[in-house]
Amino acid sequence: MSTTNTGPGAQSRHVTAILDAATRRFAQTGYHGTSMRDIGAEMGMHAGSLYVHIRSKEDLLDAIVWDIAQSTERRMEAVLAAGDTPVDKLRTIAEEHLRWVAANPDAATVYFHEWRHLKGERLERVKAARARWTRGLRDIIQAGIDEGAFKPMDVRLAGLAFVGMLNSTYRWLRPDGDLDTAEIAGTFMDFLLHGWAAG
Amino acid sequence: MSTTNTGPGAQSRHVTAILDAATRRFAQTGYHGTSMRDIGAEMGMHAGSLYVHIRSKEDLLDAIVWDIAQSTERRMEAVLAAGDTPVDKLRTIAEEHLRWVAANPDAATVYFHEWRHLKGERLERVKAARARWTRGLRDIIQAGIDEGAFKPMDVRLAGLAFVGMLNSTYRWLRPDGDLDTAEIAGTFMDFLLHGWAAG
Amino acid sequence: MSTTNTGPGAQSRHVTAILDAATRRFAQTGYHGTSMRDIGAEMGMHAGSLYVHIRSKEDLLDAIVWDIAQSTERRMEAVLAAGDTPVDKLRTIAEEHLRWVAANPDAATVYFHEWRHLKGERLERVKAARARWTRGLRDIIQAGIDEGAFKPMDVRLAGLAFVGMLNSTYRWLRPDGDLDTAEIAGTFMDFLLHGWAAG
Amino acid sequence: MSTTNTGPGAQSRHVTAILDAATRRFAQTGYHGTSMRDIGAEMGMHAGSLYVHIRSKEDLLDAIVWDIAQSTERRMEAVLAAGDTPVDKLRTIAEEHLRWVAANPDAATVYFHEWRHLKGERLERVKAARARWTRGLRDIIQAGIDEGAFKPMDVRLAGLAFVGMLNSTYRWLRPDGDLDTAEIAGTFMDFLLHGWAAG
DNA sequence: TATGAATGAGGATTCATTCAT
DNA sequence: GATGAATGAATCCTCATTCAT
Repeated sequence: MSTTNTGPGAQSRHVTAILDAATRRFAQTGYHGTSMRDIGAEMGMHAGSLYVHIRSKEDLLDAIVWDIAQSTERRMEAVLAAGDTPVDKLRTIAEEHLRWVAANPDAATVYFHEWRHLKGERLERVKAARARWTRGLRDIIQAGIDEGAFKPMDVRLAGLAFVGMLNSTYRWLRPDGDLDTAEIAGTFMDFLLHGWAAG
Repeated sequence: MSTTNTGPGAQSRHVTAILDAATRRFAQTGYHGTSMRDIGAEMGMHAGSLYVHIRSKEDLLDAIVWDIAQSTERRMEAVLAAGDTPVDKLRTIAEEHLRWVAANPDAATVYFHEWRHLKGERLERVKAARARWTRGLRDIIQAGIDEGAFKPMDVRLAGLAFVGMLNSTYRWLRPDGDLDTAEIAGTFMDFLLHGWAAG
Repeated sequence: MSTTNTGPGAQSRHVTAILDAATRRFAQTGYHGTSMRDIGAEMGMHAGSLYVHIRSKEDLLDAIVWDIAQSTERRMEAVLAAGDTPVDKLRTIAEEHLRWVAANPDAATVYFHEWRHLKGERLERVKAARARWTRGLRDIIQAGIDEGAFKPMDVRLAGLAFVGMLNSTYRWLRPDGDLDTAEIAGTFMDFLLHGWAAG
Repeated sequence: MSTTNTGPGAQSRHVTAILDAATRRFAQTGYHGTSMRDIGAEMGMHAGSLYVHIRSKEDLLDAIVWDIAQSTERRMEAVLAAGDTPVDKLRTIAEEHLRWVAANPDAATVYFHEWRHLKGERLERVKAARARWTRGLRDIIQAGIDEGAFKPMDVRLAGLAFVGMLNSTYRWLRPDGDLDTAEIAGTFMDFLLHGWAAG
C-alpha cells in the first residue's frame, strides 16, 4: 500500500512489499477471491514463505484497511482544526480525497470494497473510525448551514451525497487520466455547491 | 432476488428461491465468501441438492446480476423514449433507482459489489450493459445542456457524480428507513440541480 | 474403537469405522504422528472425505478417549456398588481390565498414551474422570485396610502400584497370547496380595 | 537431559542445552507435537540456528533415548555383576530407577513414551537394548526362584509386573514430592516381596 | 555462531461438484 | 426432488530444513 508510513506502524521492507502485493490482488479479485498463493506469485514467492513475515491473511487486510482508516481520520481531524470556512474544509477534503484515490486506486478499492470482510473486533474498530469520519463531515456541513453558507437541508442526506460522489471515484479515477484530480475535485464541489441548473 | 420476472427468463419456483438465498448470502459475505453449503443452509437444503436445479455457482451470480442489468437497461430505454424533459428523465431515474434499492438492498449490493467476480463473456456482457446505461445517462445530461436547462459542464463528470450519488445508496438505504425514497430522490435531485449554496 | 456402544453416544456406521481406523493409527504412530490422510488411507478414502462424517481430528481423539473414560468409570461404579469384599472388587477390576486391554489393545494404547494431546475442556474432563476412578480404587484399598484384609500401608502408593501394573499391560498384552487374561489377572493379584517371597 | 555424560558420547555445551530443551518439550507435547521452533523458543533461539549444532530432529530424539538406554543397560550390567542376592539386586534397581525418574522426569517421559517414534535401525537398536535389560531382570528373578528366595512363579509375568510398577512412576513421581524416592522404592519392594495381605 | 529469509512438502480443513440411491 | 457420500483440487498455514550473510 502506498500511504506513507513512518510512524509507529512502520514495517519491514518485506512486510511493506507483501502489503503492496496483497493490496493489488485484493483490489482485483477481492479478499476471498485472492489466495495466499496469488499474493506469493505476485512477489515471486511461495505462499508459505509469506508467513516468515506475516501472521495471517486477515492480518494483511486489517493492516491495509486500518492504516488507511487511521490516516483518513487524522486528515479529518486536521481539517476540522483548521481555521477556514466550511466550504473550504469540504474543498480540502475533496481535493485530498481524489488525489489519494488517484494515487492509490488499489488501496482505495480495498478500503471501500473489502473492509467488510474483516471480522470481530477488527471490523468494529474500522466501523467506528468510519463513523467518526462521517460525524466530522456532518459537523462541517451543519456549520455551513448554521453560518448561512448553505441553505437549510437534511445534513445526513447531504453528507451521504457528498460521500457517495467522492467514494465512488475509486471505480474510475486512475493516476493516468486526462483530467487532474484538483480539477475534478473542483468540478464536483461546483456541482455540489451550485448545481447543474443554468442561470 | 425480487425483480419480477415473467418474461423469457422465467424460472421454476425452486430456482427463484435459490437465487433469493444466494442474493442474500452474496450480499452479506460476498460471492467468494459464500459457499454452496451456505446457500443450501439458507434454504434448509444440502449443498448438493442445489444442483438439481442449477448448474454452477457462477450461474447464480450471473443470473442475479444479468437479470438486474437487463431490467435496468430496459428502464433506461423507456425513460429515453418518454417525451419529457431531461430534468424529468433524471428525476424518474433517481426515483425508480432509489425505490428499487430500498426494496431490494441485497440484490443492489450484489449488483454493485459482486458483479466483477463474473468471468469471461459473462463479465463482458454485464460491462457492456452498464456502459450502454451510462451512455444513456450522458445523453440525457447532454440534452439538458444543449437545450439550456443545464449550464455547460463536463458531461462525463456530471454522469459520474450522478451515478456515484445514486449507486452508493445501497450501503445505507433500507426499506424500513424513516424517509421515503421519493423524498430522498427529490432531495438528491435538488442537490444536483441547485446545489447547497444559500441564496 | 471396539467398546460396545449402543447408548446415547451411538454413532453412524461410518463414524464408527472412522473411529476404528483412527484408533489403529493413533495407537501405532501417535496422535500427532497420524495424518488425516493416514486415517483416510486406512479406510480407502480421501482425507477430505472423512469430514463428511466428522468435524475435526481432535473430535476423533476425544470420542475415542472419552468413550473409554466413561465406560471405565461406569465399571468402577458398578464394582463399588457390588456387595463383595475389597479383595474381590480388586480382582474383578483386574480381570475386566486385562480382558478389555487384550480385546482392544489399540484403544488401550490410545487411552493410556494419547489422551494428553487433548486440549482445554476436553483434557480437563478426561483428567477429572481418571481422578474419580483413582479415588474409587483408593477407597477400595482403604476399605481393605480398615477391615483388616490388608496390612496398614500407604494407600496412595498401593493404588499407584496397582494401576502401574495393570495399565502397563497395554504394551504387551495381545488377544492372541498364550496365557488367557483371567490367568494373568490372577497371577497379578497373587503378586499383589501375597508377594513373591517364598514361605 | 540430565544424565551425566562425559564418556565417548560427550557433547558440546550447546548440544547439551539443545537436548535439554528438546527433552522438556518432547516430554510435554510429544515428539510429533513439538516443532523445531518450539525447541528453539525454549532456548531463545531461532529454529534454523539449531542446525548449526545438530543434524535433524530425529537425531535429538535418538540422542536422548539412546543415551538413557545405554546408561540403563550399563547399570543393569553393574547390578548383575555385583555379588549380592537377587532381592538386593532388585532393590538396587528399584532405588536407582526411582531416584533417576524423580531427578529426570522429562527424560523419563521421553524414554518411556516417545522412543517408539524412532525409525528403522535406531528403533531396533533401542528395542534390542530394552530387551537385553528385560532379560537381565528376568535372570535376576529366575535366580531368586532357583535359590528359593521367591516362590515358583511365571518369570515373564513377574518381570512385567516389576517393570510396570517401576516405569509407570514417570507419570507422577516428581523431585519435589513429599516422599523420598528410597522410601517409595522400599514400599514398592515390600509390596512385591510380601504383598498387601495382612497376617 | 546465529540470523533472517526462503523452500517444498505436508498439515487439517473446506470447496464446488457429482452421483447412486 | 432431495439425500448422503464421495471426490480431487484448493484453502490457509506449519513443518523440518537449508543457506547466504
